[in-house]
Amino acid sequence: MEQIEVFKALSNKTRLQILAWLKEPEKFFPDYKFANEPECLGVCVGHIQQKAGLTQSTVSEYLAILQRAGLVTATRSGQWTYYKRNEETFALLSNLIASDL
Amino acid sequence: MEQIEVFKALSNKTRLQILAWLKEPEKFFPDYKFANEPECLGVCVGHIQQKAGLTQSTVSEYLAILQRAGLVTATRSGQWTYYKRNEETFALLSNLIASDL
DNA sequence: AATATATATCGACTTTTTCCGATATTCCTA
DNA sequence: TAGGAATATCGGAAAAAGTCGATATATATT
Repeated sequence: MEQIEVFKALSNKTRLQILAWLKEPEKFFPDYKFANEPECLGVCVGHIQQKAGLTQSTVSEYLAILQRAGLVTATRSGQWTYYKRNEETFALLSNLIASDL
Repeated sequence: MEQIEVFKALSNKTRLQILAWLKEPEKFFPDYKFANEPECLGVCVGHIQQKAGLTQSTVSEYLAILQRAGLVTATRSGQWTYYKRNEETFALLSNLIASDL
């Protein structure tokens, strides 16, 4: 985990918002299915984009930033890319701040 | 605590370094005294600046950023301003990431 | 193969951040 | 009260990030 990359990724309102949405997809994405099923892949870019109200390119870029920071994972399935939170990184970050930072 | 302000403050190599130095002042600042005494005020700007190898103005500004984020506190005493970590904010941030983010 | 849909990447422009030198402020001491 | 030392603030140049529209790529459908 690249500390600084993670902090930079978290230094943006929209990206924080996206992470919050992805924490409770069934709450924030009406069309979201399979939230509680193991095969759940996440939320696709289009839905996130609509909710964010920014252009497709911007949201795609933001998701790439979050992914490079390890905060989300991406799964391509058909024409869609599904993003979901990577809770492991959040846990690592929390511990890092509590003890190493 | 302003989330984004904190994350922005942590998105810089030098500032992270300063926080690390302030965690163990007796280790990183040879001239540092009173480390384990209650009246310890912190480390003054000049020492931090020397170690950082950046200009006085830049380091002063960085310390102000850390202070506004609540990550350090400043105490003026005579012509010196002493900075030290505000562990409370680190703890809050760690918890926030663990549960709310 | 042609077209449509979802996403990613590119190029450009604007805003923010980084970092500097110069100057101002504050406080100490002669 | 004048000068010196420590720190803060200001103004600017360069680099990075934010954001867009246009285009490219990948996949699905006909």
